[in-house]
Amino acid sequence: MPEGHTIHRLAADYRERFGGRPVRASSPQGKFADSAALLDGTVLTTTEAHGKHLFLGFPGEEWVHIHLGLFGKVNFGDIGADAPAPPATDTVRLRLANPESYVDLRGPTTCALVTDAEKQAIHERLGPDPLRADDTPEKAWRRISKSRTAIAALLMDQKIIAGVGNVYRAEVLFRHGIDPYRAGRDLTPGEWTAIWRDLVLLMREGVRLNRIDTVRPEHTPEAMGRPPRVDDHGGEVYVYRRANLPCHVCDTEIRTAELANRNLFWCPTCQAR
DNA sequence: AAAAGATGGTGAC
DNA sequence: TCACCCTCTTTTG
Repeated sequence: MPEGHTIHRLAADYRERFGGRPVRASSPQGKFADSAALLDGTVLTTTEAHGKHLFLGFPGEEWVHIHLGLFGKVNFGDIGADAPAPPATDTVRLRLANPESYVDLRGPTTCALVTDAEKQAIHERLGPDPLRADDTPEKAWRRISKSRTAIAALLMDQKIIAGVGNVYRAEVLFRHGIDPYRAGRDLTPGEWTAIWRDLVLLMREGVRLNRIDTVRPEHTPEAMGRPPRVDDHGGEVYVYRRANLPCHVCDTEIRTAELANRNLFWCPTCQAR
């Protein structure tokens, strides 16, 4: 679930359901209980996302800083006159509720009350985010263009670019025909600009649909005259988790390898050196 | 029933 | 580079 598009979508959904009015806050699991008690009954004033970090704003410049990590999940639900919120299970770190909605947060890496200064420090250590309107590719390029590290690793480094995860990095490299092991400094400025612009489009679409779709119209099964396919994570992708399956474009077997403890996927033909 | 794996990140060596 | 944290689903035996 959680790459940057998920977090930006969550920011919008939290704001829409809970923004501008008092919320009930609780932590059935207990780890956030003291902070939830402080927030209970106060107004959720705003929400914000930067990369994979979510911030829920409360009065007094206090923020709930949430990072889902690999396993974190958020579940929204409706409350009706004859349909109360279901009892929270004991893994719910934070439940917010008002008369119409509830939302449960489970398994986050981070759920902590932070000051505005602490929030600023988090922004400062993150790179530009393709989903933040004021962010630009130049700041990332300054580091990428000097780095001997593989572009596939740089794309996952949140200090360099924020919000890209294992799916988007594999897919955007495929879409641009770039070998994942090419050093950052061997990319051309034009290649980097194209990657950034593509990430902006792909991730915006990810926010809108709440899933990752990366296959171009000309490569859909219908366009290629092949049987329909469904990837098991909901979206349509070229290479992510398709190890040893034929490339949608050229039929070469998709390769996989471990890179910095994560699974990398690519097509050795479409992404030749 | 148990194990493995997952769209992430940190801190210790 | 490795151990570890958090939860849930899927795969394996």
